[in-house]
Amino acid sequence: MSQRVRVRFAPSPTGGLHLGGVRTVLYNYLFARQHGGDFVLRIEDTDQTRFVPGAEAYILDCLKWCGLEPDESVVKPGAYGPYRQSERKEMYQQYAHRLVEQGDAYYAFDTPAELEAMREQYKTPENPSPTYNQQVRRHMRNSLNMELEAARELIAEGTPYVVRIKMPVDEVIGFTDMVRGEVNVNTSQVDDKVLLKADGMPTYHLAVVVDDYLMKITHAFRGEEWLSSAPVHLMLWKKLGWEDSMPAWAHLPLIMGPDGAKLSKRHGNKYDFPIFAMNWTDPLKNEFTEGFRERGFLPEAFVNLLALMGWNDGSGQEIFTLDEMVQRFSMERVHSAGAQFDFEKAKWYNHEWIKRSTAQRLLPEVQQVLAQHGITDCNDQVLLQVIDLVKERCTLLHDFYEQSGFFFQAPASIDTESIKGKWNEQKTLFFTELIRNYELTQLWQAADLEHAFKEIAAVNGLKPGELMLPFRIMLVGGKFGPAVFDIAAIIGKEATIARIKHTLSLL
RNA sequence: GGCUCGUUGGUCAAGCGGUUAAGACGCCUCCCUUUCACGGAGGAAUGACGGGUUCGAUUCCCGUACGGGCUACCA
Repeated sequence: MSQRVRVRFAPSPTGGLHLGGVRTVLYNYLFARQHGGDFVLRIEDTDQTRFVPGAEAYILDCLKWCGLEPDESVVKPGAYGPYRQSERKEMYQQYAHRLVEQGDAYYAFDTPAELEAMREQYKTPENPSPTYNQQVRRHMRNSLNMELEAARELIAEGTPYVVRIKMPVDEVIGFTDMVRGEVNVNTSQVDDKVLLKADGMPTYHLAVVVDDYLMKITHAFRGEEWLSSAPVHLMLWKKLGWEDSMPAWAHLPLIMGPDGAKLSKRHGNKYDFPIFAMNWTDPLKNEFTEGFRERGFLPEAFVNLLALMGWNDGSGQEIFTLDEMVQRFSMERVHSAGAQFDFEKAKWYNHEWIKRSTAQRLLPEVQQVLAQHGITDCNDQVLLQVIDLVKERCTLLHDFYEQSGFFFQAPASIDTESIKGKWNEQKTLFFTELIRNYELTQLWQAADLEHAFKEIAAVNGLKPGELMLPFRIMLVGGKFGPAVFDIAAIIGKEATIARIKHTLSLL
């Protein structure tokens, strides 16, 4: 009996979507596509105090930009909705109470102050962060230490309460992780996590189990930061009697910053490179964070480089299209060790993708970059030619401005310093003559322009070599760009001559 | 501190008991190029440490060290 593969990405809408999140989405997506399954997006918004307006829509937009759109989500409901946990609130409660009935969970009435006091009381140098565990629970205000009826009475009176899982004493609970193999933990090491909060909302622990069950999730991928709470989830699957439908777990290695620490959405501006997929402005803190898209990355490159952080197909190939990745991806080849993010390598991926992309593919992005600099009226056919001429020199999309702006606009500044030193009257004469020649040129083509250029140089006893750089600087403003006669050919007679004259006037 | 995961060049990494320990990024040198790139050829640079197991360990096991994660009525 093989059931339909269903995977899910379950972000909390509390801020930007960072590298690690996108990679988790990607692995989910690749796995689902590869197995002809479903990829669902579930919004984990059970913490109402952390709700950030716009974050949900932002996440959806990021997935769209990356080309990793879910099969089921809040905007594309399937048969397992709702897809927002806050709208599933009631579903969780019955399971929490059922666990209490069974004796696998209990009501706890401890106030935040009391919990704080408990932590103070048990805190020692050897145990700096005490938990609500098997020893401690015997001394707290909970239904374990009173008659269940008394507890029900308190609840009836309106006393705030939470439901906590009652972790069994000294049992070994384990599972086979798809990336890590056997993982076993003694239940005595695990504390009694809150399942249902005082506001009636479930915590992640309860919600993830209930929803994965109800949504028929078969494979659960998440970051390694969840590994230590896996025993709680396992216990829940077991106590709820759903063990047979428990998904296969895969705890993915973390992506870390150059400092070796886990990337956090709280540190969106910690490094000198973006960590979010797209620009994000926190409406509450009014805090802006740059994204990869706006930094000038192609989504193909972004997704490609993320896939290779923790996975490779063993062949040495590093550039993959999404389709290729769907073909080649396998969980067996996912690493267990975390990886430090290297922005230099990320840029290399983008450069590779720009070089390999057709001008047609690049056209919209390049148009946008140029438009940002006020260049809006360029002919598509010309621009396509230009893109092919300069794309190998563009690492980020913004480089297209510097590398191709001069095709459409006279350079704002001319690097005369680089030619002044070796300038002389002879060269002025040469360019004056070149202007005269070009003015009479009918067929404005690169090869002809070059031929005439060299001929005039020879007649004047000058080496073309000492003339080419000045000519280039006249046309583009600096020492860069594609073959100089190709540039002249594209910008046309009028602009070529005007730029020569302009620079001559500066010397 | 406890629990847990991890450890091959600066970074990403291949390898799955016998190899001159791949490849890529970055760095350096040279070639190509009368610019900048692209491309090409080289170079420096690696299995944390200590014990086992074995004829033989980067590879298997155990310790130690180091690093990450978790340790909330956050996810």
